[in-house]
Amino acid sequence: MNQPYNPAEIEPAARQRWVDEQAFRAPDQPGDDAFYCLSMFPYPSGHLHMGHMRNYTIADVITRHLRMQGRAVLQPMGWDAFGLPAENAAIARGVPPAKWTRDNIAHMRGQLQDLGFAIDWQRELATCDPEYYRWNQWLFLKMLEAGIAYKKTGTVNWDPVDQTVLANEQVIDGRGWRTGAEVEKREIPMYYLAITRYADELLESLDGLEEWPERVRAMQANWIGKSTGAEVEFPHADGRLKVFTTRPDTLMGATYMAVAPEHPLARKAAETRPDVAEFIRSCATGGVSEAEIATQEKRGIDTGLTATHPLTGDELPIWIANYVLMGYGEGAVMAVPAHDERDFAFANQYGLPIRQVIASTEGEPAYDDTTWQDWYTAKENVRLVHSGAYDGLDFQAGFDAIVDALEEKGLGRRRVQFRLRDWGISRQRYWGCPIPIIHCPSCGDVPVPEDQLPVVLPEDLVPDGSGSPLARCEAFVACDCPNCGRPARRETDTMDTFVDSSWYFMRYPCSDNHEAMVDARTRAWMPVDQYIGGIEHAILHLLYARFWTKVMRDLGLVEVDEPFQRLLTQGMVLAETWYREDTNGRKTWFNPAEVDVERDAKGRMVAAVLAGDGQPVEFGGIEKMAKSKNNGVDPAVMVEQYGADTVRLFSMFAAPPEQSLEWSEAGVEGSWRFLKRLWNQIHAHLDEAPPAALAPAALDSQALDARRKVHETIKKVSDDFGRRYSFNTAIAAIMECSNVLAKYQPGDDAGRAVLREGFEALVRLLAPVTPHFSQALWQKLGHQASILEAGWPVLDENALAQQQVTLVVQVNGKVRARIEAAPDADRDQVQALALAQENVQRHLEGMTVRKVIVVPGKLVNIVVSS
RNA sequence: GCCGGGGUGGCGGAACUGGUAGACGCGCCGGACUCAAAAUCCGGUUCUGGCAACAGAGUGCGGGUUCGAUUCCCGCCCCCGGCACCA
Repeated sequence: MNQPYNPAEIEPAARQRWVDEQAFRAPDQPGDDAFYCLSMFPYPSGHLHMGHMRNYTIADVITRHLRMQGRAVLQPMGWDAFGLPAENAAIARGVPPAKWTRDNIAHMRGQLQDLGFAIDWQRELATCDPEYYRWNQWLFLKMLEAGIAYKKTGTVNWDPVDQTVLANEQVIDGRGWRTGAEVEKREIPMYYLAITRYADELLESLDGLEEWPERVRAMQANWIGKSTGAEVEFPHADGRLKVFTTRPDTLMGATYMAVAPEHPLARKAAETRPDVAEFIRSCATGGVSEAEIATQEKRGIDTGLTATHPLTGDELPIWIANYVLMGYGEGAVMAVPAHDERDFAFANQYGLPIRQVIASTEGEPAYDDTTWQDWYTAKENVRLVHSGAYDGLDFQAGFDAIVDALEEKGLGRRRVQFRLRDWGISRQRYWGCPIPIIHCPSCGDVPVPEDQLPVVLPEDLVPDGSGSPLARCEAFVACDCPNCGRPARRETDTMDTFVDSSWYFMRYPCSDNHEAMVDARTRAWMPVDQYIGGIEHAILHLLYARFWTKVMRDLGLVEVDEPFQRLLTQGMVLAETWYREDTNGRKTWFNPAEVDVERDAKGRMVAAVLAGDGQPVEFGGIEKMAKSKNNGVDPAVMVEQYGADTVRLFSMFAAPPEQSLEWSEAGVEGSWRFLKRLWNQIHAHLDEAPPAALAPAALDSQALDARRKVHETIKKVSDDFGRRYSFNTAIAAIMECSNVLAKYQPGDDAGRAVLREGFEALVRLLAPVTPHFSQALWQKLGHQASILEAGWPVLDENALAQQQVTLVVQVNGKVRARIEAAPDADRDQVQALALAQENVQRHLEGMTVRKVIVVPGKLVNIVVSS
């Protein structure tokens, strides 16, 4: 009779049923109500981690909720299979990256399947398959034709010992991760994609992405960084030094020029000045990342060269400064130390003149050239001073007058500048998509003809950390020039893995098409209705995917302007960290699963010991799950122990999807207990006499209360799943309803009909989160069809009606009483009732009532004073 | 350094449009069942004072707007994400 809840039995059975029924196959030609639900595909690192589990559970809840409403949903899965970790694994274990990657994919696919996700596995793809990456190559060639792809030099991190280019991640405190050698900046030729051509559109269409989080749109807008200003030319001995500035109004305050160490004028100065050459060399150490450059100590050197101020004719010294970036604007700035914080610090450090040219009109403290104040950069409530003919003008008038004067002399003009830079896609790495170019001694760089695609990456190489294994692979490199037929060399750089992930979502609908990159199915399914993934991708991946989509649109391959209609950025998964410190200060980290915590009578943590030896361990805070802190919890282990439904339930219940989630095994047990309780509750109900048909008119007040709770829950959960994506509160509401039904003890068939209605609703409301559990119970409740076909519970508005509502009575904003009233009671009635309350009267003694605020159905606030 | 986000009981979180702060869960305390333990069930649980009724305080810190602020505004502190070669 009383069958215990046993996920090990019901979960495989439910999954088998869905597989047999091909329940998750999405149609090739979707109808109008079809929905494309996409998760960011995983990098096949070896094991599914909690972040993946959380991501795909969120997507699965959305998918299954819509499926139950009868909509066709495409939920695909694939593998972001190229990348650095495979090469690192190869270095560590001597296994070819291809084998390591494909083994990982096989393992992780099984793990995903054990979680019961409603994925259409027929559409699976991996970016390391030639059938996928040939289309990277094909589109790259189209971009070359269109002039969107081009070649120029770029700066990389160079490890002088390993003779290899390092990723920013591989530069630790300015040194190579394996060799410890001081990293150098090096200029090498690379291929670029002209994303800046789309800068304006990428910025402007952000406004249309109304269902994206505001913060992601803000980050992207700032990243693109459109600024309006002017370019100004400063004549010098050999030409003109061009700069971009957003503050041409401060031109009269420019006291020196600063150029990047890589600027041509810097190189020229170095020819005759060994100290300048040495300074430039010293700037070439350290990594290329912006964070590193922005936080390094500001240093500079005078080149001895000068440039002429375009309006005053003054000679300004040209300095080289390490805070000027060659990659932004012109690689040179006009320094106005009085009104730019970095120039101010630099000028004070090197004793350069500071000339105030804007003054506050709003009573700010007086200008002081030794102390920086924020108003020095203000555009409002300021006027120009010490600027000759321009004195007294405000920001806009000064801007216009000065730029007009420059234009007249041909030494400047208005201009828009973007912070966004073109996308360098060349990587000096093995495990990536080969760039389809052949270098011919006579013809130069020749694109691989379309009929010779794909350029297949050899899969049997094992990198050792130095140089590029591809460059050493003669079988790959040696080829004939497609142009002249003479011996030539293949390009050995591969593409940035962001290329692979910029369009994979367009390939799922047509992953079996060997003739074309995308087809009518892609055009029918795009755009993605819902995209879900980590907030860490808020800028780069999402921006590149948007760009790539626009390029494909302009090449006539797709019709959409934007790839992702709605975006949900999930938070990270965190866990406690525990450690012991040895006498040398070295920390050993212990997994939270091995630690026992002791608590005091109030439940506060007082001590913790390692279960293995009973000796104390220290608490290291709550941090992102990571190998380095040994605080990762393996979802597979949790699934093994509690079943997929419990793990899914906990991860959706413990935090809202956009926030970080603290993993807690005690919390997982809470979810497990809830499922067990509901399971037993429903079985107890099934053991009783069968219910009568539901007859709302004949119910007593207890039955009406129970039924109202059921329908309030249907309303809340539908809204939380469908509109708010607030899964944690939906689950809380289901738990509340289950608690209410547990207390309701019907004495008759009519009451049991309310219970039956309630349980059938709860099982279906829970189905998106705990599909196996709901599938099993739905069958036990007597239904043949799959839970996916069960339909979403329907709200009965009549069941929500209430006789009485509780209102709060406040005196001066403090709650002093509660009153019951009919929901439609009028103001005067409610006010009279409120004033009559004993505790309210006590607080009115000796006071005068000034005002009474009545918020219908909610509260009464009586404002008094003495 | 720059850009973005967050901070509410012992803990995770709730409060959706300015209207009862702490739903739901964890932990903890007490009780039932048991020879005992586990499991399960019942009750309590923001803090301070009080037997209680109740009173006072309270949403990172300091100010402001409002009858009323976790919610809006100004200034600060701390933590987290991104910074173009990790994905």
